[in-house]
Amino acid sequence: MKENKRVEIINAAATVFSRDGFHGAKMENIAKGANVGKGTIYGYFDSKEELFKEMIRHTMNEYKDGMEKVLKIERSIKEKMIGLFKYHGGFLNKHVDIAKVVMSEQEVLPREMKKEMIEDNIGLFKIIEGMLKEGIEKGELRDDLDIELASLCIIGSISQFYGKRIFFDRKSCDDIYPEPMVDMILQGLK
Amino acid sequence: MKENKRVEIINAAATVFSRDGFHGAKMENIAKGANVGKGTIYGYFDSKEELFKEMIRHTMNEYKDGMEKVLKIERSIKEKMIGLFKYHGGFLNKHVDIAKVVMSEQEVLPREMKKEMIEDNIGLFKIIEGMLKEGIEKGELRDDLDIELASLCIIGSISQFYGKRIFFDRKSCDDIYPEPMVDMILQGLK
Amino acid sequence: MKENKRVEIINAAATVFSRDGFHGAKMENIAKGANVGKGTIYGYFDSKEELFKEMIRHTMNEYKDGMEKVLKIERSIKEKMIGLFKYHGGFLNKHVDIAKVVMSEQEVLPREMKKEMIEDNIGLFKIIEGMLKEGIEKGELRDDLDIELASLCIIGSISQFYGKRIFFDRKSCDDIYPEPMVDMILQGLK
Amino acid sequence: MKENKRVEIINAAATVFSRDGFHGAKMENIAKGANVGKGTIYGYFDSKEELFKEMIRHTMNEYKDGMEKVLKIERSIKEKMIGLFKYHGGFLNKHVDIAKVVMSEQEVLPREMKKEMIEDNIGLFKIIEGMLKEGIEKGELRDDLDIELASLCIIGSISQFYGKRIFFDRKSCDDIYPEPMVDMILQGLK
DNA sequence: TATGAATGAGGATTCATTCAT
DNA sequence: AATGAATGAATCCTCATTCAT
Repeated sequence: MKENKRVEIINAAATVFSRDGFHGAKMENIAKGANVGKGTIYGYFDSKEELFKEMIRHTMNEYKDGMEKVLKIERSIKEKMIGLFKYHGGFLNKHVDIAKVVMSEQEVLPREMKKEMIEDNIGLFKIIEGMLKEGIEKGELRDDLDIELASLCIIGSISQFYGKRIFFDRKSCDDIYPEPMVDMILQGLK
Repeated sequence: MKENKRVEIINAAATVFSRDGFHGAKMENIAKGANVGKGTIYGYFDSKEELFKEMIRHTMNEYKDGMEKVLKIERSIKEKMIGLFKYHGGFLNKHVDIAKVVMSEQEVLPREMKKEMIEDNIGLFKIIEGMLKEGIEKGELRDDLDIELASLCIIGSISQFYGKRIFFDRKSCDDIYPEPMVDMILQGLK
Repeated sequence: MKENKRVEIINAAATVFSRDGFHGAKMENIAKGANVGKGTIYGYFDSKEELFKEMIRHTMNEYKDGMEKVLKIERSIKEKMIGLFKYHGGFLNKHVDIAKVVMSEQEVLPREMKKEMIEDNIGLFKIIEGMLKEGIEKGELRDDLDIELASLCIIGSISQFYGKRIFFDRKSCDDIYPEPMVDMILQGLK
Repeated sequence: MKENKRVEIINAAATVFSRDGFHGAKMENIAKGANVGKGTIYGYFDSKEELFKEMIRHTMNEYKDGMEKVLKIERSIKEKMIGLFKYHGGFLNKHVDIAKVVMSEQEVLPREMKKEMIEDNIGLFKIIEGMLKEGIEKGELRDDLDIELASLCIIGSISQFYGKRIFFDRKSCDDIYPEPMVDMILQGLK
């Protein structure tokens, strides 16, 4: 049991699950995508459901880890937000398929899977809230800012912005410039 | 064939589809929920897929129509935005189940269904863009505002805000006060 | 309950049953074909199966009655056989659809229906055997002729001959000349 | 996937299809008859329809191949015809069930299946016509014989003769003596 | 008497999972 | 460890039959 084969299965699973949905996805197709036999999958994962969960965890971890790295770099809050937008876009591009499931809380899943995912999602909130706190401390953001609301606004805007650009305008991730959106959020509509 | 039975089936479908997902939903359960026989559904809808599409259309129309009504009332832009947030929250509350599928582009569906849904979604964008234009004309919003970006920010913020409050904080729709969020969007983070 | 509506249902049934088979036939289509509501059929027939049986009886009676009439006319055995062939062809043409089921013992049916049909079929045998007996008495046929075998040969030949001409050569019933076939049977192959 | 299991499925299919008809046959029963799971059938055949077609093909090929072998043996035309009758009877006995469907053009089937079956049927005609031609060349049959008509007469007579003996008189295949029938066909009725 | 909306038993087919190789 | 043939539970959909109008 090489770890490497495990990852290949997870990647194939991501492609198939996001294309066909949980119930619509067939183990056979995942096996083909990973170049293994159907039975082999069961050497690494107990069931389809378990495989699905592992795929989500795997991808969300990748997302969070990357996001954290992006925010670690010393920069102004505006630069951080642009980095955050770009990272999100790049990730969306790389995992268009998974992202559709992972990025949203609206997905359609066995109830029990939900809780875990929501908790993971909180991880992302925490990261962004951290960034905002730092911004306030540095005086880059007004100090009466409601950090929770700001996080929600940022996450919502990112999702809609990149969702529209990639899925509707069909733009490549490299042709999307988030700076104006970031400016607008920072300045407000008035 | 009464129209009324058609609607009952759609409502039952909404509950079941959103709880179990498209593939996970069982026609039997939808039938039970609508208090009709399995076969009856097929007198009104050609297939599970068709029923799903009709449910989406039905709900999105209800959403758009209501939203339009809310924005028609003469008020300041801030009041309109609060109305819009509240309407969204109320709708989410009433149709928690459907909303999860309708409000998001992440659902898992036969490809062809997508286009139609995206186009419907644009309807909502247009409505909100209309509101923003009016706000600029009235001088309530700055005139260099990028209307498209602002719409995306508003829609994204609404989704995240009410999603968090309802699904995560488990608040009732009546206990959610969107005013601070609206203020923040209008003023910006700086 | 007019007798006339009963017959229309039987005729529609004949068309649909023979086109789609017993199990493949849908009561709905039979109703449409007879220009009545689905429920109406059950005013005349107890069940699909009963309707099928009645259709068979109806058609076989028509066949036998017509055949008897043809053979009653005073003529030579050869003329009678030609008449018999032509009548069969005409009937096949008029009821192509039913004939496929009625004329053959190979049809696929609930076992219990079989017996009755076989017995009806014997009716046809009896008629033809009667004709042959008469032919022997009149000296038109050799008196050591095995009447049963001859009947089988005649019935088999008719079926194959018209089946081939109508279904395979796609000839119209009026363009089929059975005289050579009759001659061949009478003279033998040697 | 052993070829042997394929054949067992075909045999079970033959039994069930001919007993219950195409639409009446249940895959479950075929599976039981072949001692396999329902799903297994679909590993070998795409659908019920495909299975049906394959069963027909399989059986018709067996029939034609056997018939050809019988006629290859050097003998008089009368002996050949007796052989042909006996072979037909033996086959009918062995495959009573399938034969009912295969031997007749009256079965109830998706239109497209028909063409192929008719074409296969022609194969049998060709074989018998070949036998007749040879008989004429050898002077065993009169040289003005219409080969097509004679073929039709022979095939029709065989079908009726064995059909009557086996299905109606309930005789075993070994107790049926076709010689008198052959003689009658050769000598004619007069 | 006629209708057709409603019903639900029934059956073809799919696919997660197992297990002999 | 890896495979994929075999399995049968599960589910969509059909259609004979009923019954309120």
